[in-house]
Amino acid sequence: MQTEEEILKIKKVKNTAVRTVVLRHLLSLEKAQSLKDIENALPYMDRSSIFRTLKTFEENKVIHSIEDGSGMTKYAVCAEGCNCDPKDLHYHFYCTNCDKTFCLFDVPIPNIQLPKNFKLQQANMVVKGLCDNCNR
Amino acid sequence: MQTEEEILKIKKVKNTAVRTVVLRHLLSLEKAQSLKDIENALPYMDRSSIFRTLKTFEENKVIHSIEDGSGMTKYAVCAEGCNCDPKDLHYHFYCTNCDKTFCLFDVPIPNIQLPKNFKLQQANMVVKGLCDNCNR
DNA sequence: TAATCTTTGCAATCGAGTTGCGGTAAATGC
DNA sequence: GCATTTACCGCAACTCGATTGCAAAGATTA
Ligand SMILES: [Mn+2]
Ligand SMILES: [Mn+2]
Ligand SMILES: [Zn+2]
Ligand SMILES: [Zn+2]
Repeated sequence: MQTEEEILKIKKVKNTAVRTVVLRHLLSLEKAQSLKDIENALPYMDRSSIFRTLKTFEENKVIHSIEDGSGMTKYAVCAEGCNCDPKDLHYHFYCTNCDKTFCLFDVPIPNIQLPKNFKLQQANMVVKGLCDNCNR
Repeated sequence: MQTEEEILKIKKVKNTAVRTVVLRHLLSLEKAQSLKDIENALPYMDRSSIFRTLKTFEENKVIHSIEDGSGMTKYAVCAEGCNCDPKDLHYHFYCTNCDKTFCLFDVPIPNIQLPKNFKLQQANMVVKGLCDNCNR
């Protein structure tokens, strides 16, 4: 597992106090987080600073965003070597019971045969249902 | 192609003036529409009436909603026989250039092998890129 | 050091979505 | 038919996640 500093260096994002704290926080969690989640977890940090940090991270492929339909965009740290290309696509799982969102890095995404002349750039694939913890 | 009246009858939604107009409008278009899109197209109709109509339609499986990441939920008429079950799942294509969203009814969705004990209920699968018209 | 560029904190704003409420229309009961 | 109940509609106000303007603080460069 890479450290915050290593990741920021690789992705050429300048290391600041806010960025280190936000990235460390994201790395410490296994679930995708919303801006509100992060705000709540780091109450001494300013919302707009976190917001701009997330934007910077996303632009520089440090994290990727997920629209899980909960009304809040969620963010998760990109896997090592991820470049946010179609090849890095993976499903996300949104638990309708506990409202948590997971990156399913291990579930393969099949080739999608688009209609003629359509060009694939990215995707937002969210599978919804019950997570293992809620499915009892 | 079924008429508005037929669809509403099948789905057991009472036929009113607002509902007929909104559904007819959706049927006349090949792309998914946002509330704002519909508002703009039908300026004499009230936003909240359209909104509540869309909610009623969605609850009764007349339409389904799509989170395409554009910031606005889009809505498309369900295919004949659709019950909004996992079996009715299909990809959606969002064009990052012209901001249009398509239902890809003809592209098969493969089986998704979820992690142990995860239960599939629904999905929001949005593929993004350039549509045939914008990919030149 | 002085000038310049970047990041941060705070407050204000935006905008899609949602709701309360009173009026109108449709359905129900007699 | 007429009274009562229920559903729907239009309008305005509100919610809340996201975004921005601006000035202060910090970092970088000359
Ligand atoms: Mn992910
Ligand atoms: Mn669709
Ligand atoms: Zn869960
Ligand atoms: Zn297009």
